[in-house]
Amino acid sequence: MNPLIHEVFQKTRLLQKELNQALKQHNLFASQWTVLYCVYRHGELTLTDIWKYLNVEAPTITRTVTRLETLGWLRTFAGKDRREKFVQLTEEATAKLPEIEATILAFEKRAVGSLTEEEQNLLLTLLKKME
Amino acid sequence: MNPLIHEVFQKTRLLQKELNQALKQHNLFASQWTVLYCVYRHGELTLTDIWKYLNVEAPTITRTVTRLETLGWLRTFAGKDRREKFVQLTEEATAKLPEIEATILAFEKRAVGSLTEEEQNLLLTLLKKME
DNA sequence: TTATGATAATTACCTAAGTAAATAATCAGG
DNA sequence: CCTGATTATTTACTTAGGTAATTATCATAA
Repeated sequence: MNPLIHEVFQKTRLLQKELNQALKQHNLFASQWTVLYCVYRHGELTLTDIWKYLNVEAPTITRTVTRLETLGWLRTFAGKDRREKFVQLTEEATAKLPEIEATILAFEKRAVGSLTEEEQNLLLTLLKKME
Repeated sequence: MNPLIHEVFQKTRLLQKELNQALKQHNLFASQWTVLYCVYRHGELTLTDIWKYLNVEAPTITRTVTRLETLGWLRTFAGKDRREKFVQLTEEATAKLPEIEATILAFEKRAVGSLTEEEQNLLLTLLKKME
């Protein structure tokens, strides 16, 4: 396989694994946190809002939201258009999120820490250019 | 989430999806091809050889190899040390692989095509440096 | 007003990866 | 030569993603 593509896959697997490790103390998985953070930043959202924003398919979000609901992080309710399902954080989630965010920031700092600011920007640019 | 990490995840999801699409005509999934190619290049390998080389956990390879075996791409046999399981390509796989490799090369060329050779090298270097 | 087409979410089923624990074979020391 | 440790693989269970098809609701045109 092309070494570049191989490296992207490799790096992602490792990053995801490490992120899961870092989130273990909060009883969360990486993708669950991604959804939580999304709702945290944007307030009430529909499932469609979420999966379009995160660029994944709808069933993925149905699953993760259902799980987060049973775990007590999220609450859902129907909108005026009763096809859509809105999502909001529970009080417990709201209370816990800042601490989790700190964990994430520490992880991210470590993860990209071996690159200078300039290199990070360059890497981001190259990834985006590689469409 | 840090935009850089987010972009790596995003890009990988997309790449994997596209690679699966490209491999559909050969009735293969990306990870299956990765294992096949590994055996294609290195000849007979044990499961441990494969998962260490690909940097994934052992159960992942057990599963993929089992699947590829039932699909007729791979054959397995015990080594002298009867704990280890060796893997080799079947004749059908050997016959088909060159054509599949061509598909892959075309895909890869397209996937990294928006970057110059120099940018590709730079991107690879930066990814590897981001440990 | 109702039939039709579009949209939101879900369901069922698949690959892909992980962890933890179990099994089986081998190896090393006493 | 036996026992305990190590190694290779597997099993069971979980997250994370995908596609295809289904269900429920909505909007609109005849």
